[in-house]
Amino acid sequence: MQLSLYNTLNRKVEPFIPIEEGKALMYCCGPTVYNYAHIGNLRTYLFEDILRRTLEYNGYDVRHVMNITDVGHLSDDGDEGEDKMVKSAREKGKTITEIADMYTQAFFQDTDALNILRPTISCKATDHVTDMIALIERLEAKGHTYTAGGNVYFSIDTFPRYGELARLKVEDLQAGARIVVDPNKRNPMDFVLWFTQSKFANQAMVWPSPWGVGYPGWHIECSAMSIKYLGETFDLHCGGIDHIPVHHTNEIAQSEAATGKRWVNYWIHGEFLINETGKLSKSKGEFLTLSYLKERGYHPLDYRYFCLGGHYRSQLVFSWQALDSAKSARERLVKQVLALKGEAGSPSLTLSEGGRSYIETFIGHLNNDLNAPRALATIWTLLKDEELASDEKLALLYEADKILGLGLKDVKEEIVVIPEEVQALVDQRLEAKAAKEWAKADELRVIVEEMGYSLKDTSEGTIVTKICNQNSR
RNA sequence: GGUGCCGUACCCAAGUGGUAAGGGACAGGUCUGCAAAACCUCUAUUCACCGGUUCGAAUCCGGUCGGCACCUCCA
Repeated sequence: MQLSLYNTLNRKVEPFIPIEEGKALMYCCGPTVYNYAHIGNLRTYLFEDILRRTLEYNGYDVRHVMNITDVGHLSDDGDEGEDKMVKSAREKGKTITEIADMYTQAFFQDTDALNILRPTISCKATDHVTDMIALIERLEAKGHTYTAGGNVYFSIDTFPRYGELARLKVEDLQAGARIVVDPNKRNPMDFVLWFTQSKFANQAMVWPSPWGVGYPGWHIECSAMSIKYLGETFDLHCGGIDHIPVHHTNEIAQSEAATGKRWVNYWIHGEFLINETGKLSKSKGEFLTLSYLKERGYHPLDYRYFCLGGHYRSQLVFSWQALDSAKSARERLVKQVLALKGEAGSPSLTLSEGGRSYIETFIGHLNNDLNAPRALATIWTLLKDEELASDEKLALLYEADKILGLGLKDVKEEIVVIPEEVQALVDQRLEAKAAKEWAKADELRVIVEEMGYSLKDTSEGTIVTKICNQNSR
């Protein structure tokens, strides 16, 4: 079945047709490494991972490039702000490089834990300043730039299609409604390609350039690096929905103005994770990181499962209750896999007609603009199908998990080391049970539970498991 | 002021013209000394509200109310 994706450029679901048959060239906007990623940021990488895995499942050789932004963004205080990297370094008493390395590492720790496949190429902005300068020079040579107040600006009036992606009507925008307009700009929508006039003192990260010592503007890195690694026209560009009006709009302007070619064929944007009060933010309310979720007793894949339950183009409402549901569902799924493994031993090597139809339905949903919730529902339906043998169910789950990425192939029974004193109590309880001293047996159960272990009496004997952290509010 | 999205059961959430997926929770049942687990069953005559188009609407059109995001670094 043909893979179709919603293309922001045309605002509709379109069949995916790559530039080169069998290949998919994909660029994803990566993190600014000045702080930990919050779970909303991670939702976007999760959706991109589903996209990548779906492309690969469809047989495409995916070249997946992601930038690591370690320079050049202002903090949220508008023009009075400070470079986020510099600020973070100052606050933590570290060098900028240390900060970048630390948060880059933390980022990949999170994405690894979520089973997000690493990009084919991840590239740091600071390693590509010469590429950015070269691109600005191309723009300059074609007359798309001007210098004012020491900075190099992109002139949007030289690019008639400006704002096409976001469907901006330039004349209707209230420039400066929320920030002070830079008086050097000819058009309020113009943006800086290269700064030499630092807006903040002691700018630590500067490079020599034809326009003077300075640092690159906020958008140029993505254009420079994507063109370098994917070419002047490539297939897919992904990111959060917030990037449409400014970041991606500006990227398109500078890239296409420089090359004179169509830059990206498919723009794929993920919606936000929100909570009951609206958008998640790094500055207000709880700063929800994956580590925090882990502290509260959730497995990283509980969060992956949670995100799979909503469509990537819809806002998803985060709540602890919703995450609890995902946790219960994922744990049940894991138990089912374990049970199937026990029954079947190994997955079936061939599929019946019925089995094949499930996998077709499954991939059909994903190929229809990544409908992961439907795909997931197919899994549950399949598990309930009495016509299917265990080994076939297992094979189907493994197959589906190539895209779902829930690590189903790797699940194992948890081996719990039981402390001697707990084991002694368990043994005492068994004796009590044998003697039908139920009151005593129940009393011992309570004691053991208070020590953090739960007991299950089965036909095979008593099973002792460690009680996980309680995580309801 | 501009742009876009959304309102589906107790909660999360699919479905965008053919008669309401899935998960969680709850309840009942089987099993069990009890409990837990597992499994089974049940939960929306109805999709914010009003009107229209249609043989047929949660889905399309118009209006009303409510919520959210973006236009500023942001996933």
